[in-house]
Amino acid sequence: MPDPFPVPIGLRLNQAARAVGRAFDEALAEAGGSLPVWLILLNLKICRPGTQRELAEAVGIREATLTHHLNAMDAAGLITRTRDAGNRRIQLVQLTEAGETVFLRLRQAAVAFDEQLRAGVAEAEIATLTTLLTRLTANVAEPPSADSPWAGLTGSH
Amino acid sequence: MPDPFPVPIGLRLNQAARAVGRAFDEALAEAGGSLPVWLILLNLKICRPGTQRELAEAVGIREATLTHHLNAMDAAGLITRTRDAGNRRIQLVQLTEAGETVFLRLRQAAVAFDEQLRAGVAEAEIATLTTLLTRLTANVAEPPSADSPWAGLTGSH
DNA sequence: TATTGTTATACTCTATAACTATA
DNA sequence: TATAGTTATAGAGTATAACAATA
Repeated sequence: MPDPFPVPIGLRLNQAARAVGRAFDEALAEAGGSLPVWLILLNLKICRPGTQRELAEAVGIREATLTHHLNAMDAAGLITRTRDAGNRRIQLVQLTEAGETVFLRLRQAAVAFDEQLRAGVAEAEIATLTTLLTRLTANVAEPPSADSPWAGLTGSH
Repeated sequence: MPDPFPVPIGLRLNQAARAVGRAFDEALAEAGGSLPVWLILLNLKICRPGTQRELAEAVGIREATLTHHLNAMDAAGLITRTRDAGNRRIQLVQLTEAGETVFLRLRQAAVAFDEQLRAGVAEAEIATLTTLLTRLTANVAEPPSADSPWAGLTGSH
């Protein structure tokens, strides 16, 4: 007699992502960070976004939400915001020394976590997984406007 | 020149899960529900848990968090809580007619969503994905105590 | 008027700690 | 004392709407 309620793949994905995400959160917290902070630092290093709008899009959150996090990061001494002389509407977000330090620490935590995560999983399997995730995402995603390599953090919560 | 920052599989998983989860949230919201409500209804139907503690474990949340949701579901007329005559500490949670209706509607939404999600993905590929997700989860999960088929909703948010 | 960003406010989900009632 | 559940409180992350400043 077949299972009348096979676990839907979406729910299975949700379970896995929550378990993995929770573990990642803990790893980042131990390193003194959080997922949003890590993604913001990462995008600052990689994309060098010109505006906060670009940064928010890259991270996958709203501008107001980004301001929220930047305020905290500013208070923590991780970033500075200075007006662009050429266009005073623009805030130039830059890492402080402390921000660089935290970035390196979080990167180390992220790398270590990823090693643990993929332990015993072959490169080809990771590639397969990536492909499948991309296909599933495409199936339910609205018209993808995200061109940032790191886009995708959108969540509701 | 190789990418100095290949997207870690954990982050890729997180992206996919957020995108898919967000879409699922929207689908459930359109059907008048939410993920926690759906999981609670589902577990009530499937596991027939004897206590709220069991239900909370099955859903993957704390008892107090469950009470929070049950209060809302009670106020919305989806469930009733009645004391067990044999052991008056125990609350028997039961679906009302309205609760049954919402359950059916959410199930329909969930099934439709899953069909959309796996469109064009072969059964074997889904199986592969499930296996890989399980392996990744096992790599970073703390000693799994969850024996419920639906366990895993834990999240931090 | 349009753009950039902030402030104010609030929602959802979650958690811990302290409590009541029952056993 | 232990168990079942609730209440009180709080925190993280997110969002929308209204706003100020600049262009």
